[in-house]
Amino acid sequence: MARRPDPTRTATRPTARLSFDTILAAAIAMADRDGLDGVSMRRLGLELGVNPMSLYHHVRDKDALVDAMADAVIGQITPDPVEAGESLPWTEELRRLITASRRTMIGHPWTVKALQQRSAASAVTLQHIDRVLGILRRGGCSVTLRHHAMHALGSQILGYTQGLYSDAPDVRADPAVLAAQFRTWAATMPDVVELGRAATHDGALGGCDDDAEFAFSLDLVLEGLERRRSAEAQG
Amino acid sequence: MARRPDPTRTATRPTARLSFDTILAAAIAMADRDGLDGVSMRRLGLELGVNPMSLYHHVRDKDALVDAMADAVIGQITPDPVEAGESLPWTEELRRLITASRRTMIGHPWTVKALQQRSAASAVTLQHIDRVLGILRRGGCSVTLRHHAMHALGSQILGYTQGLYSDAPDVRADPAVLAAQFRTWAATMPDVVELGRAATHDGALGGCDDDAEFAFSLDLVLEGLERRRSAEAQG
DNA sequence: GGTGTAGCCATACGGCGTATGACCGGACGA
DNA sequence: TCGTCCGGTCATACGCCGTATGGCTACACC
Repeated sequence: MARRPDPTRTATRPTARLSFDTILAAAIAMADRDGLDGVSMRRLGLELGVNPMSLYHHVRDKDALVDAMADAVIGQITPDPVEAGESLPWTEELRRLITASRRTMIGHPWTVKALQQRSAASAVTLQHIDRVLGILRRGGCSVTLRHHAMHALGSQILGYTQGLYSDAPDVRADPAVLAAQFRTWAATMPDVVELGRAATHDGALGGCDDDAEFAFSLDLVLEGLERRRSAEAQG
Repeated sequence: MARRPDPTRTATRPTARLSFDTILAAAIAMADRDGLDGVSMRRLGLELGVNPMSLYHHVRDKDALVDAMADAVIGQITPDPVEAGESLPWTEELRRLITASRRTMIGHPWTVKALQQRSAASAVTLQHIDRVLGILRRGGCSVTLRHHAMHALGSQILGYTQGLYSDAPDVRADPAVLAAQFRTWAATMPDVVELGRAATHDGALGGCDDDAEFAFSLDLVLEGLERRRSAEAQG
């Protein structure tokens, strides 16, 4: 049996079974499935049928891998295209971009954590920010206002709001348990209980529409920025 | 030598060298010094001159310890007292509370991460939120608006803004290096560069005043909420 | 004085990231 | 055709981590 030339070999190397892209894809899939903490070099090697150490010939660090994962997600953010001849106010344009960010990141919830544990912003992230800044500039915001805007838009630019405290503790909980919980808390934190009841009962707000909440917050900020801009313009 | 009664013993037990409070204090000090990741049960035991496993007689989990650390910080948030006879608009009152949160948490920057990695909100956190909700209610916000406000205020309620992307990468960097960086990026991300230059040069914005940025963002949101409230009132 | 037990400790297990160095097999020049 | 080289893979090991398990000690109390 002659040695087969094996046409499936990589451009870089003959018998390369691994490549950066393979690893990256596997890591992203694993994070989607098991969360970011579920991704370890060892498990990754296992899944790829390869010794963990082999990964290090394609990836410098685990940190580098996580960075690349985040960049992959951010890089695939694409705002809805503007129709030909359509001209939007800058706030609308910004809303589209930011909404697109959110849409993308909802599919990979671990991205937030990945972004947080990285030391410096990557080129991909900065590119994204550049788009935001461009919209602000063309909208007529001064450099100073643009600077403020970046801080104010905060996490929204990257398409998420902190789920630090879901309105009520564990909306998924057994209603009976929840009711008991509320009764316990009624004395010490009446306002939390009232909000919790409103959000969980079939009351005014049926549950909690995350999209709507996100839109509300974004509106608030965009509206405020536009007001600052117009004040600036005629000041 | 008769056995000494040792009056320093804990109420709970005779020869207790450790206590939950001792451990908590040590953990907080260690986090302040080395960051949250620098806190491990083993290092904690080492620092307290005790076997790591001994800690588990006073703390259920490491998670439980981290939760307690976060609660300790949140619990010490105290807004500036209102002077006698002084009556503030609700937005001012809220600003004071939130500013106090920020002031407290700046001293323990690890609190953010600690809060994020906990599953459910603790009673202490909910208590803090209750104060916020109380201000909103007394200010005349409807339940629905209060709900929206909680989302919009987002991380600000707990006194921080995400440092996901500091305006420029590494403001601390060597100016020469930074300038080169900017030159490289000028083509692909002109707006980021412009902002970076403005922020680092002795230009319009000397550096980046975090307090001012925080105040700006908070203003934006409070202003928007008050507008919604008054619209609601006369709607 | 005997017993119960709170508090502390020693050991061990399974995980993690990764440094180090051996190995193997195709590519390529002689 | 052979020898050499080296990219890619693998085995082993180190030092961390959280914590399950179970033994030891010395005080409190009867």
